[in-house]
Amino acid sequence: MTVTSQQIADAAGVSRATVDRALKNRGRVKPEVAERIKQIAKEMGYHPNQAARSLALSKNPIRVGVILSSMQTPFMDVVLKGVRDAQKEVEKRGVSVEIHSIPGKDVDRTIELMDELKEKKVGGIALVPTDDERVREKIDQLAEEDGIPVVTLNADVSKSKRICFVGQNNERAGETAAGLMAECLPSNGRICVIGGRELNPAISSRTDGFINQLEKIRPDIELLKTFYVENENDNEESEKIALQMLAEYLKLDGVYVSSPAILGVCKAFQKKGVEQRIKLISHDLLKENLQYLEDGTLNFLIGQEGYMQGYEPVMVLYKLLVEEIEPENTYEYTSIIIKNKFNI
Amino acid sequence: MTVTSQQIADAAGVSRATVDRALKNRGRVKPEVAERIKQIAKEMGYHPNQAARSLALSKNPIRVGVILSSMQTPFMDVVLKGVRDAQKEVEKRGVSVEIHSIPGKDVDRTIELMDELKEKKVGGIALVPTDDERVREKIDQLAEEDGIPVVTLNADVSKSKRICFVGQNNERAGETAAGLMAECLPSNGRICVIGGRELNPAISSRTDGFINQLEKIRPDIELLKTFYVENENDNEESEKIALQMLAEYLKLDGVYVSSPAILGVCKAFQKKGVEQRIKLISHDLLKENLQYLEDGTLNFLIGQEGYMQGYEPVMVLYKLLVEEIEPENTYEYTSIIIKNKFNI
DNA sequence: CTGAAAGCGCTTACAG
DNA sequence: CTGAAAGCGCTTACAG
Repeated sequence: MTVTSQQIADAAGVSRATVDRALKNRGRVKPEVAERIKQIAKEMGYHPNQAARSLALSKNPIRVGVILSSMQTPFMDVVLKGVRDAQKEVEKRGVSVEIHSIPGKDVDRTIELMDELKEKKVGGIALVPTDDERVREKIDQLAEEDGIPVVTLNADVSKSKRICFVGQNNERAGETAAGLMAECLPSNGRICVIGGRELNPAISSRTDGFINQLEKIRPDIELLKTFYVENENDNEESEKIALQMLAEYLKLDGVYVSSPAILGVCKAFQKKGVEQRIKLISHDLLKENLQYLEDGTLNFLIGQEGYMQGYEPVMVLYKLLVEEIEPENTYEYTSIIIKNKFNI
Repeated sequence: MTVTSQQIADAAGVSRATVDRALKNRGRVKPEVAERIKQIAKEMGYHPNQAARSLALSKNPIRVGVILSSMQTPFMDVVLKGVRDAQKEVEKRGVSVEIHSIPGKDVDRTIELMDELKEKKVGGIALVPTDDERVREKIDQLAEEDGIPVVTLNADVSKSKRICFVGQNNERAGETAAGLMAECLPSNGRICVIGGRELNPAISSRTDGFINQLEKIRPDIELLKTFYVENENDNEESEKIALQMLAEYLKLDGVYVSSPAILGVCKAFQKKGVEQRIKLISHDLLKENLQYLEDGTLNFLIGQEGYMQGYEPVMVLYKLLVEEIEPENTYEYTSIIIKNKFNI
């Protein structure tokens, strides 16, 4: 039999209300009594029944706000799916989730939505942020003045007071790609890299992680050129760049694509019939990408668990707000998934 | 606002008790009325509040039994951790979990424990089974006569009426290893395989998957020999075998170890100083194994999510017994995780 | 076949 | 500083 708050109350010779106040440090209990109650609870191994707690809490329902940006990219669809599933999960327990999405990045709109959610008295916010000074300030303001915890997901806001970040360690993901490339290439192999815009922090972390690590573990390999794109999600552009690359460098052994526009590169490889000869490694386990893994054009894909990036932040807030369990780490890195054609 | 059973009752002009009976098909409701109630519930989008349900159910607490065999192997410790965490999770919601462990495989003891749990009126059982006719019969008997659902984990019982299996697709895991080996090896490379006992079904599935797939995708590669061991968990034996192998085959390019005794092989590689030259791929993300991945002796490790194999079955039973949600698939294969030294 | 009522373990105004 | 009591949404004997 698991122990209840009534049992604690009986043992301490007080009422359940007092036990609750003592255990939750809500004040209005004589300090000695509070101490004794805590002691007894500990000894008896008391863990509040979450079902009962949820039910009681549902009188003043807790709400959680989610703000997703860069919508309408295939990757964000996966994140959204994770958010939706978490929403179902917590709504069964009486917590409601309100989802807002912003097409592209938009600092003004982000801040506007954060203010709206604050007015609506949400208990916490999960957010795909832009790494911007004003967003940082707003997060800190919510955290400090309004006591509204913010979880960043997919991208982080450096030095902000967000309670935790859920997403990939991009540099590490690039290093993982380097480790795979290192196993694939013959000695003195030659490679190229196709990156994103030079300024995109997530993608350039991948690129840097890849280049630096490969240099370290396989100094014999020659990096011929790193290409940058204008629009990271434009597969027509990436195809053009890849075709140009293949024309220019005839003796390529491997290509690493850190940009999301991998589909264009795959098409270029197939057009030129080099998919068997040149090792190709990239990111994101999207359906169309997986087809190229299946058919052998891509040798490896690295996944970042987009689903978890949506699911976890909502659950982190649920645990914090309902079960009063703080997240264990301020960084919750999602696993770096390696896929070849057999473990899809 | 989420809709409650009272709202359904009001809309249908009946009491909550009747709504409950109708929705749960418990009978004792006039069929027409039941039909109408279901209709209304659907229209209004009714989803029972799980917190309230759990709380009400806690009057007659649901209990779940877990039977783990092959205990005292490092892998099973990970599984046990998963079970324990799931136990904490569901006990917070009023379901108790009773864990039994069997050292090694022991059909008699397994069946004895299953009977004990049945006497104790558990709501469901999660089980690491031996693939044995008598275990199969007992599972079927529990399922059919006693209405006690059984989830198999880690190993399956072929053709039994277990409600679902949580574990790895071993053949697929072997194929994944083959895919990795294929990327690593030069043309006309030479390899050996170190397997388990010839009769162990899980390990020979891995071995077969590896050998067959490698033959298919890299017919140029020569498989010199497959070694079998007496005791799969004995690292001294595997070290001896590996040393013998290295003495016999001087021009090896790769070794695949499907047996759990990978540590002995790593030691042999280091003794002979071949860890840089010969690609080595094996299974299971145990702490000691990961050290050899870190230091480069192992090129890849393939994980089978032991933690999930413990966690999921308990949750599957919780969902089934409390939330009345059937598992979606009868096979819940855990992900085949590929690790190199950078995504540990 | 149907409903009124008690109870699950917590939280939270409210009264003192 | 403390307690009695209502209420969260469900399930389940029990009475009819």
